[in-house]
Amino acid sequence: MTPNLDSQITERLALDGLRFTRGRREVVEALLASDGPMSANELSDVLGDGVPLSSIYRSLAILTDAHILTVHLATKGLARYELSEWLVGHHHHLVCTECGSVEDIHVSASHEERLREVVDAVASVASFIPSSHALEIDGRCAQCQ
Amino acid sequence: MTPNLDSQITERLALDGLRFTRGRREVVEALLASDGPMSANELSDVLGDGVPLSSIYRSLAILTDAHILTVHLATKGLARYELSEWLVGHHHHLVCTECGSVEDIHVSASHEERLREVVDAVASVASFIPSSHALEIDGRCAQCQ
DNA sequence: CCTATAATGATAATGGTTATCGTTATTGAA
DNA sequence: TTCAATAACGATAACCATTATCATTATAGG
Repeated sequence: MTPNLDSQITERLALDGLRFTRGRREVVEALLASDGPMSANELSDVLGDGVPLSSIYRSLAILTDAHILTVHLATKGLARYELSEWLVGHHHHLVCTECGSVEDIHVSASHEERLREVVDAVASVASFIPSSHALEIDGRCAQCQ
Repeated sequence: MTPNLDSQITERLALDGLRFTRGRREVVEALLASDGPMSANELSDVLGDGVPLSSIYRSLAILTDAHILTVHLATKGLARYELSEWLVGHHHHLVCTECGSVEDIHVSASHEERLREVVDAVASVASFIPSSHALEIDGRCAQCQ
C-alpha cells in the first residue's frame, strides 16, 4: 500500500476516533490487491486464520461506515466490498451472469462525460439528487465464453 | 393486467410446463402496479394473508427462472423483483441511499444510444459479451431531501 | 373418471451477517 | 511511568431473509 493511501485512510478513520489497526490494514491490502470486490468469505480465504471471520465482518462494517469501503451487491445473499472511489478512482462493473464474478472497469473521459450528462438529465427530472452513479453491465466474462 | 401481457407470460411459462396460477398472477399484478422493484416482504404486505410468504418466495424463484421477473439487489440482504425488460421495456434505477427505495426511470432514445455506445466500447476491451446493462444512480430521492 | 404431475402451504433448515460479551490493546492524562 | 477510559478483538450465539422439505390439494390430459 502506498504511504499516501495509508495516511489518507488513517486520517479518515481518525475523524471518527477510529484506528487503522493490523486487521483493518490486512483487509484493505487484500482488497487493493484484488481486481474486483470481495466478500467476507473470499477475504477470509486470502487472509487465513490470522484474521478471524468475525473480525473481518466487523472491519468491513466499520470501514464502510467510514466511507473507506463501498459495498457492492451483485450476487444474491452476498455482499462484496471494495475501496471507495475517492481512494481509487471512479469505475464501473462488468458482472458475469455465469460465474458471478465482478470486474472493475474504467471508461475514457469522453465516455464518462456522456454518462454524467445522462445521469444529470435523468436525475433532475425525478427531483433526485445524485451522489454517485455506476454503469453495471451484465453478460459473460472472458473466462465463461 | 393487459390481455396481451397475460398471454405473453402464460405462453412463456408453458414453455417450461408451468402454469400461470392465481398466486403467481397476484405477484405479477402487484409488481405491475408498483413503480419499482419489490421484496418478498413488501409483496406480502400488499397481498395480505391470501398469499402465504412461502408461496411468494417460490413464485418469485419460478418466475425469475422463467425470465419473467428480474432480481434487483440494491439493498443489503434484500432481494427485490420486477417484471423483466422484454415485458415492460428497458429502464434504469434511482437508488435512495437514505431510505433504500428504488425507482424505475426511463431515458430518452438519444441518451440510451449514448449509453449503448459506452457499454459496447467498454465491453469489447474486456472481451466481455454484454447481455444487458443498467445505469444505477445513487443519491437522495425527492422524499428524503 | 383416473392418473400423473404441478402447485400449494405450513414448517424446518440453511447460511450470510450481526450482536453480545468478556478480554486485550492502545491512547491520553496525571 | 502509571492509571483510567475507550477502542479493538475473538469466540460464540442470535438474527433474519431465503430455501428446502413434505404432505396435501388442484389441474390437465388420456
